[in-house]
Amino acid sequence: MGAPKQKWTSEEEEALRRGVLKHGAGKWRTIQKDPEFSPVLSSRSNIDLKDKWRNLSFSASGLGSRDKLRVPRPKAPSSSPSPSPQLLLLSAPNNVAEASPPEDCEKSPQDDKTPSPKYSSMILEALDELKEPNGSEVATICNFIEQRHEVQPNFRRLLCAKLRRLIGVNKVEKIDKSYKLTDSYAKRALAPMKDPSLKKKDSAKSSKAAKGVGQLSPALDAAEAAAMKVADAEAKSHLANEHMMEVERIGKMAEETESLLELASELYERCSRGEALTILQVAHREF
DNA sequence: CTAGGGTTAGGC
DNA sequence: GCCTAACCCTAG
Repeated sequence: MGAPKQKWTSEEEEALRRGVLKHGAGKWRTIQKDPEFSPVLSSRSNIDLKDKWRNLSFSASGLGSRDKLRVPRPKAPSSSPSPSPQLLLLSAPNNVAEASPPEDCEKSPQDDKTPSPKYSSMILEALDELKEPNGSEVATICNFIEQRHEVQPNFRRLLCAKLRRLIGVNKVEKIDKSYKLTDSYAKRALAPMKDPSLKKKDSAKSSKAAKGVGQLSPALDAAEAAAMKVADAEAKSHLANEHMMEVERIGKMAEETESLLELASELYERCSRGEALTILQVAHREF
């Protein structure tokens, strides 16, 4: 037990960033062997680099809360070594994502639902609604939650950690690769019509099938049906509303993307003309 | 060799 | 108690 955890030094982190800029993300072995970085990264394996980069990328978008400055992954690095990007080196040893320019501050914080880390309840809700007898896979749960809530890009990973926690407290059980609510927790939490232990007079809505069908007066029956329809309509309108908001949100994203594209073109043009720009100028649009 | 899921230690 | 960062394992 000599080295329980080896925290990354800023030099190592820096070398990694530069390595990624130079070789591209995914070329971990190459970066690790590059004579430029190998002295610094000698104690790190290529896997370490990968893991660290994963953390860096995620936390950059998660904690920044502003637009993420994720380093773009070069999709086709082989043929087209783009001329200018070196000028944008975000490798300054000091903070990079720290510069908070007075730009749009009211765009992204579109808290639709629950941006707060109440992931546990979201997961429980998902498992509850999915009701898959054999459990739900992580991907399924992830999709489900993403549809109802805004989640951060690293949500999937958080989800795994979270699921483990829930297993630890016996709220969730793992079946092969899938997860589901434990029986005990499901009963306690949703105490629905199927639970025999509590025979409370269920609300009019759900008791239809379970209760004696022949007993109720036709009027009550009709009222019941009407109530259900109202509830249904309400649910649908709620859904529609949600979709509207989603559309709106996507629209805003498109807007942002467009302006970013504009910015990029501008930068590219300037840089190809030989103008040198500092990251600070870029951040403040002073160019 | 890389990507991604999973595990665990440490910090708040 | 929860979250994150570092570490581990394995499929492709």
